[in-house]
Amino acid sequence: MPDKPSLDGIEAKWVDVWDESGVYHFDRTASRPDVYSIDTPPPTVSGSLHIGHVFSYTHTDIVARFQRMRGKSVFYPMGWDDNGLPTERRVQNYYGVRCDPSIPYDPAFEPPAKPDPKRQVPISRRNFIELCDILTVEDEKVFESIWRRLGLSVDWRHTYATIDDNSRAAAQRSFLRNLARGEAYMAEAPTLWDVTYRTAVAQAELEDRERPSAYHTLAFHRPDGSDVTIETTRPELLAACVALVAHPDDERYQDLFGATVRTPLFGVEVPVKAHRLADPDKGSGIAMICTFGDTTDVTWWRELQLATRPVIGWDGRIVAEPPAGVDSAPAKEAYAALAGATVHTARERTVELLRASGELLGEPRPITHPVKFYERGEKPLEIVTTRQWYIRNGGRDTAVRDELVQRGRELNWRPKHMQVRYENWVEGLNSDWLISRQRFFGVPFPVWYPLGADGNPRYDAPIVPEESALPVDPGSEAPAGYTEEQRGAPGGFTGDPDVMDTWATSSLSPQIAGGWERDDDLFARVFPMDLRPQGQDIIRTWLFATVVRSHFEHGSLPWSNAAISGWILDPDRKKMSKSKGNVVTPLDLLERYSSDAIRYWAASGRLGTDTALDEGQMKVGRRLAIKILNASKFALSVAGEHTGPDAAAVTEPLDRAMLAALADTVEDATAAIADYDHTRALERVERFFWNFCDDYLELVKARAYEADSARGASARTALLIALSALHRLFAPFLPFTADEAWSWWHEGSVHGAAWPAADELRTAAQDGGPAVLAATAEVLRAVRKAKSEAKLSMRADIERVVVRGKHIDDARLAADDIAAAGRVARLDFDASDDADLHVEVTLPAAAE
RNA sequence: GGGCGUGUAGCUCAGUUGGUCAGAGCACUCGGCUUACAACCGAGCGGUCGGAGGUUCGAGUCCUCUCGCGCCCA
Repeated sequence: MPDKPSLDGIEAKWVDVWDESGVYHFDRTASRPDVYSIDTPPPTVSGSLHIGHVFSYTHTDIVARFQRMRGKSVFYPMGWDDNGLPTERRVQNYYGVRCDPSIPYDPAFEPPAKPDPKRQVPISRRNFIELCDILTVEDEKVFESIWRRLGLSVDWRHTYATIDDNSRAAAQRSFLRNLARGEAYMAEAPTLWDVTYRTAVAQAELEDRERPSAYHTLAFHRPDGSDVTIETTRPELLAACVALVAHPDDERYQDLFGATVRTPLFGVEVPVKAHRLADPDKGSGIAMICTFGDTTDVTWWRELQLATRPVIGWDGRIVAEPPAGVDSAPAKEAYAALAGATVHTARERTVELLRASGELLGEPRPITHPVKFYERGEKPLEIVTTRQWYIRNGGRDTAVRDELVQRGRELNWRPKHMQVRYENWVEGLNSDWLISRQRFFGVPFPVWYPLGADGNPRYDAPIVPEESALPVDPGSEAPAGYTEEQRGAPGGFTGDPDVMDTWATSSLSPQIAGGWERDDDLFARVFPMDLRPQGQDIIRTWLFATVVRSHFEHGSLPWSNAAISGWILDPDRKKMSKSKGNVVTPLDLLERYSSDAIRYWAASGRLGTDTALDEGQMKVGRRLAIKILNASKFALSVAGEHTGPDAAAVTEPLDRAMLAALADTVEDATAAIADYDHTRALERVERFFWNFCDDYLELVKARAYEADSARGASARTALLIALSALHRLFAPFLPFTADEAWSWWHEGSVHGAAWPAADELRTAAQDGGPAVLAATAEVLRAVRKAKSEAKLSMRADIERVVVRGKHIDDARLAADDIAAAGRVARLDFDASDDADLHVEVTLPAAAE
């Protein structure tokens, strides 16, 4: 026990001790009922770790430590999400390279010595992936060291990365099973498309952003030579127009339904259709349908069975060849002016052409409206018809949707209201889950296609590998029955060029971490898991996708509880995010206040509730940690360091009262933390502890020094019993401080000790109730107040104190302790007064 | 526009089924070097619980409307 307890260096010391002792190791001999398993969120290692991570991961660690002390074998793995676009972007910027799949592999490649992100060196796909692998390993080391310093009680023998062999095999295996059962399918269909990254994106990755635009009024021509006018924000898609549409009840257009009109500039004959989604109040009430301007166009195109005239290519530019129907010489001339242009330029040129032809009525009228973006993208999404892989998710199938809604209802949500967000999302789905991405650093689809004699792929007859061969890379491995020489040759094969969306892998995190189809014994002990902790922003993605995969593969939920953390707001209550530039990195705070202080702040934020970054709370946490060390040192120096005090020695009513109050605290805290209310648990423990220090320790100080009396032994024993429980109660919240203080008088870690039992404390308290302590503390407070108002030292002697009232008996039981703590010469009790409790203090004459 | 959450002391937040629930900490003021802790201790100041109605013997608490803020969806 040090002379001067301190938090300095406490993290480094205990991180090493815990690592060597293996106190956080999962005991895989435990059977499922004795296991508590956690589906830890794999952080995106290519991003920086910020204080929000520390916040939510601390919540999970509190639960893990509590369950461990409660006797569970805790399965607490850590994953790294390194698969996907964020890593590609980081590698591009870090090394100054970009992936060009057409370039052959260069085994001797060295990244540029002076990377220039603006002049990226094109490299082969394999070289690019090698760089991704190198950099993610480095990033993961940084994350791990911060997690250890924060005190996460992760079992570091159980880690995974979403791009490692096990993850790729699991993602491919699950996909093949989805495919075999008909839950995964390929389709060529209009797809939301990011033109910058040149990849398809899923509904869950969309976000609306307000963008300036303009309404353009265009004249279409009726057969009789008169005009019908429509309004559009996308005149550049005029060549892609396939119909006009108005609401079936709209009186203005009844005579046009079934007729055709000619488009401006291109003179294409298009039908006029009726559809309920046309809004009569918007513009002229009649709109042009293009293939494709937005998702409503897709709905119309599908339901009205319209022609297809695509004009936007994968690169976001107008394609070279005009679509079918743009046949006349003037039409081709107009189209040629647009071909190859970006959407932006094509719009300007179209407006010029329309103005020249007189088919633009009036001037464009500027507006602001929401436009769909890929959440990581910088340009508006286009809709391009492409061949993609999908997994059913209820978006086009009400039976599946109902099942998934039902799964959401089976889950124990903390807080409860988060379930609504899940349900709203599932019920609002309008398409299946698009999982293929035209990118590089991801899990490849384990699929090849035979090539016909004409060299074209037979998409209807995909070749799949045996599960035992996984993971496979169809881009470098040949399917069974073929040789590598047959790649790309007529009669040979070709590998599917796409990779899976990151969520298609991370949605299998319980299976990956739990050893699904790799370690059946482990999997049986941990799955379905107990807890999924995560942020509220990814309910629609990670949480939902994980439910979908488990529902199809296992017919069950992947976990029984979901703990949803809130946001971290900056001190001005703005959401912390990279784009706002108000992100705070944790290392500086961890160093300034100590890890336990940061954990204290995090623990004071409830699940699902946004919490402000509050250094004041960190200071409070630091103060609490230091106080625990000092109080422990004092109690142990007075009481001796006996780890197994004899509860029968607690004979004094005040001591029994304190233990009874502690038993209540344990009961409350246990119930709260078991119900994922760590905030309440901490508050209870903390409140007891401060009262313990301010009142009880002061009251028994003198008595505890009495070496040979039963009264002294009672105090010393009670101190040790309370201290032991307090160290254990604080252990989940302040693991460094708790283990430090615990180590002064115990072998082994507090984190391997049993969670305190209220029953044992009640047994020690015997007939005692908390009232004696409460009444005693009240008298002491009155004495202190009198001294304070007289501007006296707390050590000043008091001549006389009279305690009056009906309820003096409780306080009278600790009369000697009150007199000693208050330095009261004469302490009298008078039961004649009707008040509950009333204290009269007579100060020493010198002070009057 | 729809959904969810949230407004309590200058700040950060507790306030379980309506009945000592108007609280805690920080900040501030005053006092105290007290043998665990001055990085400490003691005391004090401070709010018509966002607003307006309603139910009730009684409303931060329940209902309705309304205002502010945050997030999600359209």
